[in-house]
Amino acid sequence: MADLLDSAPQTPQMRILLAAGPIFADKGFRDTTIREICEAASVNVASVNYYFGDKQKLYHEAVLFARQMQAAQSPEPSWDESTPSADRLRLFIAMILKRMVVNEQAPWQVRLLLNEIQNPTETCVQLVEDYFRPFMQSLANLVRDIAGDPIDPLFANQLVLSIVGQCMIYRFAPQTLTMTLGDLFEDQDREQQLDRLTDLITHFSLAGIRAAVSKTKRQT
Amino acid sequence: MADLLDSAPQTPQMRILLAAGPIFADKGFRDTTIREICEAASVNVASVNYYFGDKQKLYHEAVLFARQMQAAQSPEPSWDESTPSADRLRLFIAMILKRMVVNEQAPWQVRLLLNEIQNPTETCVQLVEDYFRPFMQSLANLVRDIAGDPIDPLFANQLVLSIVGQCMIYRFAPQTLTMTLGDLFEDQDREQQLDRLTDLITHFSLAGIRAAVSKTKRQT
DNA sequence: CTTGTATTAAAACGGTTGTTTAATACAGTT
DNA sequence: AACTGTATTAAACAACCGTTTTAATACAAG
Repeated sequence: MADLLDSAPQTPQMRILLAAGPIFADKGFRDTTIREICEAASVNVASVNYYFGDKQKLYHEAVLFARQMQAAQSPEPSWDESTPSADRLRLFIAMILKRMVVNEQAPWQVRLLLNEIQNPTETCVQLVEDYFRPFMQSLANLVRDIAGDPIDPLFANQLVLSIVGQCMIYRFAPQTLTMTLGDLFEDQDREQQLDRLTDLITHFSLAGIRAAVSKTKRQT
Repeated sequence: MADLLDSAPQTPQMRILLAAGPIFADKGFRDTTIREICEAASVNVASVNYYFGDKQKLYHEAVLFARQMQAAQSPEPSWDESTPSADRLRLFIAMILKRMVVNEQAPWQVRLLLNEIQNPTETCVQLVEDYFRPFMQSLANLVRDIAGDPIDPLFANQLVLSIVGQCMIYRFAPQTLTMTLGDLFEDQDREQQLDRLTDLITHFSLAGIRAAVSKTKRQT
């Protein structure tokens, strides 16, 4: 799928784009030099400005390209009408964790996107509209489904954040996390480890949602 | 307490330190220029190298200084023997949320520390040993207490991360979060909003821990 | 008043950055 | 074969960075 792109990076523009992505992901926008990218892409220093205008526009294109590749590689989960809410939640959590690839070096596409949302540029508004907002929406609907009774939008969003937070914490400060707790998931195969963590967060969240909902219902 | 420091920033070193903190917190290490700091501190450009050696050492001192101020301003929660585990958990969560100051611009000390743990330098090992590791330890003990039965260390750490993650998600990508969901906590006073969120995460976590523990017990 | 030392100030240095220029190579068209 | 527009290159540019140098100044000790 993306192999087509990898096997045919003939045009200088594509070579630059493919070289820029990982470097931007590793070092951020400011610490990345055009010369570095051009060397990796085997093109002249002037090529970036020739094809992309300036460094900022190249970064913009690289982020959008990363999003495009990531969307193609791990699509949103799908289910039929009969799938229970609990199973749908598990599919969601599995997808988030899989995209973030716990403890292993995440692919540059993911790292670049995380970098962008933590230091947002103008590029981020496009990501929010095409990606994050719909994602949060469907998760909120799922939470509403699990909660049963109709709940306050703010409340639903907070529950969604509680779920997402449990996943994202593993990518919040990966190096510091490893420094603090050592290598989580060091032995055994990652596949099974990820499965267990998915189970943990799913059950944790299901119980959490129900407890929080019944608690607030009792208060009102 | 820290007012003593604020009211007496006479020495150039302290003026530089107090000027550097917020700037480093706002723009990160690389995007901050020595000239900028010196202008804010009303000292000559050469002063940073004269008093601190180089830019990196100044950054190091600024981070440690921020940690020192933050520790003095919001100390760890304390309780007596009779405090139930659930209440202790609530105190912990309240402290984390208070330190992160949901949705409001966090103080520069917090932003600088978050910046350091997300882009760790050598300074971070000191923060981990003096701060994060003990913090995670006591939270793990608390989780063990709530779980009742003895549990696997890895499992305990994952439960701790599920709790912490629910809090940190609000600081993971604050601007993008606001772009996606709008201003959470826009009306009403923040004090009460923080209280409600603390309650939510506490009940969510308590139920989550118990559900996850009983689930894994059932599996073994 | 002189000496010695610590501080401040201005200026410059060497290096790197993003970007531009100008020359060259080359394909396609007439 | 001459022309035209695009692609590619080497070189240079101007700006800014962290750091150093050098000199002027302040000031306490003798």
